[in-house]
Amino acid sequence: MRLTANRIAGILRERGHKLTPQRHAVLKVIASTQDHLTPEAIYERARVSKPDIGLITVYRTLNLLSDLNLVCRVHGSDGCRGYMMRRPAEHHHHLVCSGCDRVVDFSGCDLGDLERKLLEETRFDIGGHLLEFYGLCPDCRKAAPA
Amino acid sequence: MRLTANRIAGILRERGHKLTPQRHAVLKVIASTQDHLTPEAIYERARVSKPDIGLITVYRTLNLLSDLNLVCRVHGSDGCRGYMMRRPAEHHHHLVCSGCDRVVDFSGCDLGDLERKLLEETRFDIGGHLLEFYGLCPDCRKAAPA
DNA sequence: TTGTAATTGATAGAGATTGTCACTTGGAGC
DNA sequence: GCTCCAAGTGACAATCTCTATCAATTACAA
Repeated sequence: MRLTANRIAGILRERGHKLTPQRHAVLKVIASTQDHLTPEAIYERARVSKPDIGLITVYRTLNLLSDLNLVCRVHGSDGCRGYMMRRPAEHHHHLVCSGCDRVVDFSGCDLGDLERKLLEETRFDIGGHLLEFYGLCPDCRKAAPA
Repeated sequence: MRLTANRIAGILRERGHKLTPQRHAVLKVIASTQDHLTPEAIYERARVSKPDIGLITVYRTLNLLSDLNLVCRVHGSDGCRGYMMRRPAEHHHHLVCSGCDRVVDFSGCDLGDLERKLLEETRFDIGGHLLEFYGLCPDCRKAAPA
């Protein structure tokens, strides 16, 4: 189940944040796509419904949503400019195509055993993990058999 | 087992790259610490033994080492400015302390099953993965019981 | 020792993100 | 509804990280 723009808006209000038209435009963009978008791309799309929104406001809104844990980043295998994505409500991970940057979400990583082993060996208090797979999607495999 | 500066230097030569004093200074820095360092931090340390080295050369050397798979990046849980660290020869992952940024390497992730499942479901040709755990190291747990 | 292709550093600059600050506005309280 | 003010906004400049260019230098094979 994915979060709707209105649901996110409600969470913002609950936490004492104002719901401005700019923020709503960003929420609509994020909630209406399965894709992972750069801040720049979100900006472009948000301008369709709110032409006078500023790029800086998009950044601020994304930071806010990130603080509230309502969006997450995709880490590329090379450099990783923080690409933003909408996030399903539950714990999940990404499968990123190295060819076209398409991202598929998946859940059901079973790292409990490994986490327990690490706790034993290192005495770290483990709070979370980042897991991303890289590969070629079927389309890119066909396109580049080399 | 970790790679020494001289071992890495040998690999560079084998691959047809010149071993300049600048590169050696960078190698010494990377090989002499367990920490993961930013390019900026590596630059500062390299200047101790090679005061006229340029930051740009540090970047170039890091890119070269990265291409040769001799260093790897640590992805932070917040933003991930490409932190570099020296890398053990074998496949491994990081356990990063959110308090002091200390990094512990570990190996033995068992993701083969998950990889097979993903291949079946998505038909991606999976080439690799990124796995990092976040938590508090024993020292930071003591320091901040909150 | 020599020749040359690889490497270097200075400079400028690109691209992403943030700081500043005066102006605007959502929405709580009346 | 109306007022008020802290939160939010946009323009601009600045910053931070990293890269392109290019002339000068240098490692190292012959």
